Amino acid sequence: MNIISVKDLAILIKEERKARGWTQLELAERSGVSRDWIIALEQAKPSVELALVLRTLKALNLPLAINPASQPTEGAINLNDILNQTRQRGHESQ
Amino acid sequence: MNIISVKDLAILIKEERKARGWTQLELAERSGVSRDWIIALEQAKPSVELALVLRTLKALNLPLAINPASQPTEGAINLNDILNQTRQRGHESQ
DNA sequence: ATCAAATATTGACGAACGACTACATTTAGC
DNA sequence: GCTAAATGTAGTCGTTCGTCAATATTTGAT
Repeated sequence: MNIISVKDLAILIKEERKARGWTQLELAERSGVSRDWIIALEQAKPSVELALVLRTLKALNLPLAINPASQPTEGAINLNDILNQTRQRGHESQ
Repeated sequence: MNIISVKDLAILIKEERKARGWTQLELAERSGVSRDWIIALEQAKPSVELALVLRTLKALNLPLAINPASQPTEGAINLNDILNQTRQRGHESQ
């Protein structure tokens, strides 16, 4: 599942917690955070600390992954990168 | 790539930013955060706000994903879940 | 080596965090 | 319905966030 908003994350975590039959308190203790914080997270509070989120995902055995979009076939030429780099400041024209 | 620590995330973001030839200021503006915050993120500060992280990933076109470990074949019986639910409190044997 | 850009550090400040306590509300079994 | 557990809300408190401004320090091209 792709996580584009905090709400996505919140829903996923809540579902996984329930799937395991855990209460919020149980998840909180397993994650090493307060029950308040779990509530905030499941309510999609945008400002939750990243490290605590990672701890919670770990407690739930939910692996977080990122696929670097530009995985450009080892050694391939990436036109975008080159353009960006020359554009960056007036290396040539301008 | 799997993200298990804030440091993983920090490294990935820094690399992607450089791959695009962006400065910290450039990434900050595109993400709608301060340059200070980008610095903190790239230095793996554990307490960065989740929402800002998501914004930054979006600016970099880095999609975040989670695969619910237990993807139990639609309709299948998950013994672990059942056990957890009965264990949860003394429904039967205490 | 020089010079400018990029990156990092520091201090100040208002705002908000996360933990805790206590209380209210909702949910689920009997 | 009744009851207890689970979930949510409100208030307080110490701490730290994220932003800004100013100042090092590092990096990279010439």
